[in-house]
Amino acid sequence: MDPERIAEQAMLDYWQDGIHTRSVNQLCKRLGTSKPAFYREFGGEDGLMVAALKHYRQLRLVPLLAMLQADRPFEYVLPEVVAWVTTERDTPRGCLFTKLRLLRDELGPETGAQVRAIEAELAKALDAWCRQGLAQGVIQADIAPAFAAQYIGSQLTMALVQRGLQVPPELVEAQVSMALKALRSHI
Amino acid sequence: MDPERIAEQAMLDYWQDGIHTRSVNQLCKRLGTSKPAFYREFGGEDGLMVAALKHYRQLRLVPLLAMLQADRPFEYVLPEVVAWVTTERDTPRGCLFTKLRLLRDELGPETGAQVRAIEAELAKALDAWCRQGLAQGVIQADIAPAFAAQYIGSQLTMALVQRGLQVPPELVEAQVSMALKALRSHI
DNA sequence: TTTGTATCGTACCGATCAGTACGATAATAG
DNA sequence: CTATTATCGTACTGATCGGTACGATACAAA
Repeated sequence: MDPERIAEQAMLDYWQDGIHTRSVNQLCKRLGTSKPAFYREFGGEDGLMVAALKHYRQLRLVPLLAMLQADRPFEYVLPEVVAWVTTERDTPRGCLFTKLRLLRDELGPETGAQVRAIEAELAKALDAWCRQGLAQGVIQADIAPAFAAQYIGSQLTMALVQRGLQVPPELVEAQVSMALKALRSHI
Repeated sequence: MDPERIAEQAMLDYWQDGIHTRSVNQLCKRLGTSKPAFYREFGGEDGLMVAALKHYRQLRLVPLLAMLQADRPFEYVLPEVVAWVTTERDTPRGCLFTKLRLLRDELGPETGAQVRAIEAELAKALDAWCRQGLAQGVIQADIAPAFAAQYIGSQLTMALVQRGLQVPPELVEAQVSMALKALRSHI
């Protein structure tokens, strides 16, 4: 059975193809499990999606959170974050979390809750990080911290959406960089 | 039967609830038509979606195109465009076209083609409009016109996505305004 | 009125759906 | 070894799916 392997494969499938492309029957065939085993392990598609999303969190979001929470100069972290949202290696393009976020109302209850939890987690980390940026004078002092965090979050989301639509990394990066310049102090 | 009424109702339903929430059976019931009549008129869900999207184009995109193509100062048109993407009256939030655009690979062949056609139409109009902005000195002269158009298009898309996620209009507008400042000449 | 034509929707098709009952099989205990 | 327990997947359920055959009905031409 191997639930770990299945959750990982499901993550890749959802990430690559979206969540509306396969029925439970098809999922089970593709994941190489029987339907009863699948329902015993995950309880239904909602459970599988939660497992896949948790897997994704570990794989891609935890490293991002680590970047934001590391106690390093805002100035140095910023380009790494931008690189993180525009570049992928050996994985599907874009961001599974972002894709699910845009489909809020079409998710199962557990998956929806998980998405909202991750949203809050990221928002909090972004907010704290932005306050550092302000304290370090990298972000213009007359911008409200909460707004700066919202703004950066939106721009990162846009970059991930565009990457999902196959816009080339360099173009996406150029756009994000330009958008973030609007925040910076002109010293 | 009244295909017009049906296409309009379908547009509102897709706009409001997404495209994955109703089966053909459910669609027919909701739209008040029989399945044979539905298939005679539209040929299938792909046809209905094309009809709905054409309706949307007339309702929301044609006015936007008119704004962009009117021969008025860039400076004056810009805030109107921003208002257009952040404000809706008596309609669902966000933008049906944007929602479909993000679902590229999950659309029928006709709908996919229609989405790509509208994409091209908008990109062309945005590009021409940006060249005006450059010629009028509102956009910094060292920015490539094609890039400026891409950038503005991305920011408008992001605004429409956020509106679809129920982010309040004022907040979205503030973000777009900030992002667009990055383009402007500091005279 | 009769006949031809166009449009209607009921009632059906086989396929597939999400979900499970239950017998087969494997693993563990005694 | 036998008995017990835990896990497996085959094969089924009723529901719903996308799609259509075809008889009923409305209407136009004669």
